Amino acid sequence: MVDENMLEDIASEQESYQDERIARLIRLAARSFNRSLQMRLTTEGMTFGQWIFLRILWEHDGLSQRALSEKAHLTEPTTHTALSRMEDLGLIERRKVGSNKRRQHAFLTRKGRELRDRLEPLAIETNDLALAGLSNEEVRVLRHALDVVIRNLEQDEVESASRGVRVPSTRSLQQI
Amino acid sequence: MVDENMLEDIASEQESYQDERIARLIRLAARSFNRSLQMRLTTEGMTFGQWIFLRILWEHDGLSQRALSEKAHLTEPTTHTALSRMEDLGLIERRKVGSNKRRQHAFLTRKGRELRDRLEPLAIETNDLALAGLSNEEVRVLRHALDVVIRNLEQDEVESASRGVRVPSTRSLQQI
DNA sequence: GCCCTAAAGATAGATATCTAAGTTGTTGAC
DNA sequence: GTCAACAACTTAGATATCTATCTTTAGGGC
Repeated sequence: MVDENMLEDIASEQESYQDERIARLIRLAARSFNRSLQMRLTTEGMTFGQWIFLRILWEHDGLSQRALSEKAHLTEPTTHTALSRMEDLGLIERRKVGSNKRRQHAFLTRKGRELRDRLEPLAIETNDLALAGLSNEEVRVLRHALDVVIRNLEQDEVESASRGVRVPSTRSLQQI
Repeated sequence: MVDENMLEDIASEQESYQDERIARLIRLAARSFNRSLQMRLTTEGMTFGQWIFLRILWEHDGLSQRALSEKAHLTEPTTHTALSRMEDLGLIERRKVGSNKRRQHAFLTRKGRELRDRLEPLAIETNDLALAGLSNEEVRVLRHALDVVIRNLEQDEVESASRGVRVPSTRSLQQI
């Protein structure tokens, strides 16, 4: 029946990724990275969400939940749930430090610290694999372009927030 | 108290995005894109997940669920839930076409079709905004590099799947 | 010193995505 | 023609992320 075959043909069209808009390309690349790394992390019993914070804590042990959120570029509820799970699993401990009774700081346990040797190579492997076939110059431009894109979009977010309904910040008050 | 201040200093360190690994940069860029576009879609009452499929259907109305999954690079359960929701909202209709009683094809309703004029400019706006300040040559290299990265990682997935526990495909049988 | 606002965190509920496993329909080997 | 294997879809349940809202603590203006 002609109908069906036509519909199939459209679907199997070979498309060049390069014709896609940048947003889609970046989204695809991010998903591919996630899947590739997650596959590897899963074999070590680690989830992606926890990995994000482990990685930061390996470099900066003892950060507050807010500071971790900023470093990871994630919201606090996200950080909160991940840290709770990590505490349950014995990867970190949460403690208040000094006189400030609001801040919860996260400290790696021995177990959390020791995971580094097994997990970090997986990330490096994925990274190297992804860049195979690109010249140093191309990678340099890629980094630079991504950096610009991120800054542009963060700027957009800040401006929209100050204009918009949400986030009754000091900035929006100044505009009145 | 020295302890607390030290911890804060570490957190507020100004970091250059360019020092990050590519995987992180791409993930950040994708999240920024998503937030930026979602902000805009929300003002029109649209969600990101539905947008993905609407966009494809505007170009290729009547695709099957599987074909849509492939085009969107998403799994079938993801597609299924999005399409169900879209059907409830009256944006699409699902029908079986011809003699094949398994395939569900998705067809835009008038309502779904008419959204295009309002939504598409939002995506273009985000895209243009993100690329501000980059030269044509830089954008060209960005596209190319992303294309390579995606292909590399897809290749990795295929190989891992054929090696690994999951996906008992024909490929893995050939290797035995 | 008291009170209001802001900061830090916690909780609830929504969306987008995945893997695993079940159902139903199709097809090819014999 | 029957049956096993595969294809397309569905359902269930997990993870990662978000916005909105609430609680508790800290700090500043008076």
